[in-house]
Amino acid sequence: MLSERRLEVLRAIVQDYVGTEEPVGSKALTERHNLGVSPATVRNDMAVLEEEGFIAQPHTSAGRIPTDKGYRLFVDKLAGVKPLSPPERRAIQNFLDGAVDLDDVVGRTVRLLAQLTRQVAVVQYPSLTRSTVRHVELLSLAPARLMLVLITDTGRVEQRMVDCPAPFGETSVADLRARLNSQVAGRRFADVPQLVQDLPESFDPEDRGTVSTVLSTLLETLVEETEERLVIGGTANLTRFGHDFPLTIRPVLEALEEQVVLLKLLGEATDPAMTVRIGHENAHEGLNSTSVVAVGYGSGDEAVAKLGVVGPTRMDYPGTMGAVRAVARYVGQILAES
Amino acid sequence: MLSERRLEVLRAIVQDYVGTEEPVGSKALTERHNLGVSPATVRNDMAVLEEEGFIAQPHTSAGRIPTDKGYRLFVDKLAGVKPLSPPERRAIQNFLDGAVDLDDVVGRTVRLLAQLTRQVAVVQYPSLTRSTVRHVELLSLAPARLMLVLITDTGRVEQRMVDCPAPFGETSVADLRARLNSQVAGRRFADVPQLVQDLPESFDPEDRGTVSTVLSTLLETLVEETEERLVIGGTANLTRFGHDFPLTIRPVLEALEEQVVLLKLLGEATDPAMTVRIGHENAHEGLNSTSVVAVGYGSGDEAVAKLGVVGPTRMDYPGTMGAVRAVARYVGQILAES
DNA sequence: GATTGGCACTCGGACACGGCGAGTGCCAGC
DNA sequence: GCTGGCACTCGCCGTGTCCGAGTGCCAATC
Repeated sequence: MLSERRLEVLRAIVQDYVGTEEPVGSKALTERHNLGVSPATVRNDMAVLEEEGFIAQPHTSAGRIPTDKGYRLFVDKLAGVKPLSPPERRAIQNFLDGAVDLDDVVGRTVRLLAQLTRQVAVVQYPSLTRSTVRHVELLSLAPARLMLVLITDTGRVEQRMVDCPAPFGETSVADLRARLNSQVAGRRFADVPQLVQDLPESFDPEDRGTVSTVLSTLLETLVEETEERLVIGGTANLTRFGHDFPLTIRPVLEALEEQVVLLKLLGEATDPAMTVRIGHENAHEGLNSTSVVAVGYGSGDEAVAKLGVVGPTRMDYPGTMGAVRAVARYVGQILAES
Repeated sequence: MLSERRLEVLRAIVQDYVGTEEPVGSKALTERHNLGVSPATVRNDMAVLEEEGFIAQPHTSAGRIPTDKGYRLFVDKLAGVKPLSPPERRAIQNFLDGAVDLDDVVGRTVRLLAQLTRQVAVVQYPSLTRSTVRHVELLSLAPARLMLVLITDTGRVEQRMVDCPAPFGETSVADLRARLNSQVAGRRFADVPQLVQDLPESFDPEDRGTVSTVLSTLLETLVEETEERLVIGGTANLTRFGHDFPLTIRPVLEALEEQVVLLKLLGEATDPAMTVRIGHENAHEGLNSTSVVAVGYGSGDEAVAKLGVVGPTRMDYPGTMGAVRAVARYVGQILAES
């Protein structure tokens, strides 16, 4: 096990490197932190830390920089979550309070998070499966054409066209709408499949085909759109990445454009408190030099979706984690109110 | 006026520079294009072109590169719109045909355009004011709470919560819904304000307040969301911008994150055929080294929104214009079918 | 008069050299 | 176990040099 002081040295290295973006040497370390020991001692400690794989030298005769493993230890053991300052909190609240609908909430959140952390922000729309149904609406657009609209308790709305196998009268539409709502309104999306499975049988034979079509469209919507939508912002912050730009930034931008990748990324963030994935811990190789800080948010006690930021492994973890957590909480409140 | 050959020299310079991304000299020009004259003559022509402001030298003793004015002349007089190859056309059609709803159409379009042009693509959602109303739905969520849903002929759906000043009975809701639809269904959004203005008077006094509230929410939605939504993709292509990255790419990314800027950008594209804005012709200074190629698209003969790409001034104009035009046409078709 | 070949000149980019200094590892002494 | 000292390494930066692409100008040619 590493001694207390060695951990302290690692913490100092991480902090300095995050601040200066330059490899940090033993002398500079002792000057900027009062470790109570001489550079020579620090050098010995550094040699051990390097041996253990927590830090590395870019080249001989250069200072040390933390490795992914070093950051991991830092995040797990050495750093807390830095709470935001009261003005920051007020700013968040003010900024989010002005939102008029769900799109607006999500849009504002992503901008806020990007600004606060100066990194790339990712916000997932509230998931359908973990939401509850507020209302199902069925509109007859043409004799054999319906529109299905789903409204969730988080304010999310999904719509789908349904082409019916047979004309479907206005009264049948009203009937189906009423029965559907009495079955599923107020229930969780995840429970919907069971709740509606017996519905077709209670209709006239001639209408059963259409009812089944509507139901399968409904279920399809739940599956397809389950986790699908997310929004990203603050990509301009990528330009602060490093000096060696093009090579670093390219794969990151590409990864961020792939919704699938992002969804997987957030999907991997399973820790209910907060998940931090550092460098190579991310499966996608374009993101091997980035870290992801993500957390779930929700209107109640349960998470309905996730949000987070993507930034260089060399990031201010305590500050970023604080901002992400705070934003998630406020968004949860806003959703609960609406 | 410039002689025929000088125009030819300019065209050659633009083509070579776009291809190689390097200043082009007189000797290389004569080697790659059979202009039928010697380098010396080309040099004279270049001197004239520079005099007139169509080309410039980055430094003395370097080759020439086109100026914004040079590109302008190239686009206006020297270049056509390059039609896409049949395989490309087929690819577009296949790719867009799989779309299930409007979000999907727009999402696919933006990816397609980015891929095809290898630049940043911007697609605006069909505007409300230029669409027609397919249906207005009114749902009673609570005694004094309604949800208003607007559906357009382009498949776009907008929803808003309405808090009523007084409880509003189910029959009143049905009544208002029916009257609203008979008034506005099938009409253009732009005409809605007039069409509904007398509506409150035909209701019981006790309901008038609510009716007015609903109507004002409706009108508000039209105004607020009019042109608002757009989607952007292919930012990873920015990395192909130039060697001097950080400085160039930063302001562009920042500009692209501002919806307002983008909307203004597309708003300036007024030419019904196709608008090309080159370098400093763009008002936003972050985009001074980019060109924007934009065109309207629509389900019928009239444009309901715009789409386009943003790329370096040094872009393949004929190819880009061809791709943008082709995509706009196909999207128009898709919208007309749905 | 336009075009051409020739020529001197300019200047940026690539490369080699050398000094500087930060940082290291090791060791002997406390 | 900590410390100061010391020799060593090596990347960075500034300088100097060379090379060549490209230019402008001019006199000769068609």
